[in-house]
Amino acid sequence: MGRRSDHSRTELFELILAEGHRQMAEVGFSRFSAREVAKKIGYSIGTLYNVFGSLDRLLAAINTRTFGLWARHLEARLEGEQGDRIAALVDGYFSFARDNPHLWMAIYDHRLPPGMVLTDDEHDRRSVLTEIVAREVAAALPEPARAEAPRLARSLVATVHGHCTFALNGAFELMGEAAPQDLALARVRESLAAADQAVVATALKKV
Amino acid sequence: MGRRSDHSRTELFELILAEGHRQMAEVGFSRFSAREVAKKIGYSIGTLYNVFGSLDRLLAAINTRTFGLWARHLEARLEGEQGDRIAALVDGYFSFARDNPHLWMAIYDHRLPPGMVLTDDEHDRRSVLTEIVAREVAAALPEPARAEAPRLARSLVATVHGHCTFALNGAFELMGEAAPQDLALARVRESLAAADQAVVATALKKV
DNA sequence: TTAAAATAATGGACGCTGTTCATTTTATTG
DNA sequence: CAATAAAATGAACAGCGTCCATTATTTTAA
Repeated sequence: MGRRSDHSRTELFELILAEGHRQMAEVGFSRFSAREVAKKIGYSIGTLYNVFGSLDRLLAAINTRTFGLWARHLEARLEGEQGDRIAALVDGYFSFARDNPHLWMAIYDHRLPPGMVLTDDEHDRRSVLTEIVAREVAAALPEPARAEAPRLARSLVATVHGHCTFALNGAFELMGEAAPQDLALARVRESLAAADQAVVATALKKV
Repeated sequence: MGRRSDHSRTELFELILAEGHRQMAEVGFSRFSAREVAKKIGYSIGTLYNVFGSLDRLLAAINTRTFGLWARHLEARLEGEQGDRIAALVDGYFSFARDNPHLWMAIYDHRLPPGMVLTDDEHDRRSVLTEIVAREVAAALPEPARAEAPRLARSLVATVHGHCTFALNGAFELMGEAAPQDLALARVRESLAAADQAVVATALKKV
């Protein structure tokens, strides 16, 4: 088994991924170039394809990495937060997107070509984020409503995502909205309060 | 003033825009090609640039047109709806996106290059959609809360947008969610109910 | 030690993209 | 019937993703 380079296959994978991630953060999805990545790490474009197979697989790997950073960012933001963990969650969501706009947008800019699927490993690593939210939503809910937590969590992620999208793409600014994150948090609180209310109402009916 | 073609400048503008819109609907943002548009209408690529100046301006015009269709779709969906106009609104939002996924996604896929701004006319035509929502939200709110209608409307659009995005890009499916539109409607209802509650609470305090 | 096999890396070729602009074609005007 | 002004062209350029025959290198087997 011959090899020529200073880098093992695994090292090369990491080298490309790291540089790709760096460039995605810098220039964004629409200006991302696999050739440029190859140039920067001193390998030919062919090597990139030997290692990743296709541009789509490299992009998917870059986005999976972003998901990982995002999840860690959330956990860090939550750590030690004794008071308002829901507000911390929303803030963690927004602040990551604000601090890494290109990386964050690339997650939604890249769409897998028909037929291509993520590996189980990638899928698992991406779902951590949702799991964090589901955990916190469950904790914020009264015991009898906990069964609904995963579904409500999905919905609240979508809610915050919508607000975050409009905040970053300028839509809110165009509409004259100055505090998108406050709006998002207000919506989330309302939904959690509604879940509370529903539990109270059910309890009263039983009496 | 010499001219060579069968089409006036205005006709040509419309011809390109119509074919561009048709192709966007067919192949989507990532596979859209100005050259292909030119070929289809039997003009050279140069003519396209003479008329629109840049690809970005053509894309902006295509998306503005989509906004118009979307607003008309909403109004049609609302017309004659006596009962649940909020549900009709959410359904109109979702159904347009479902029926025209490429056109709908292109609105958010295309980002104006730094420095480029929409014309006032384009801006006006795009804002009709939000105005419809603001109108309906105002109508659904009790009189004392109407002042908050525009801001709440923006927020509810973002909420529904987030759910619609995840519905179309497969994120909800991946999370095991089968009824995204129901989730969106539930969130919207909760926010409207919360606004109701707030009014009642304020009234009670006064007594 | 040397030849064969296996792997790694290359980069030219292909067909596509957006963009520019000197050139050509045409219609209108004087 | 020129002269002029506008319209339309398409070659040229630089870039892109993708493919894959070729080359370089290392390992293995004889």
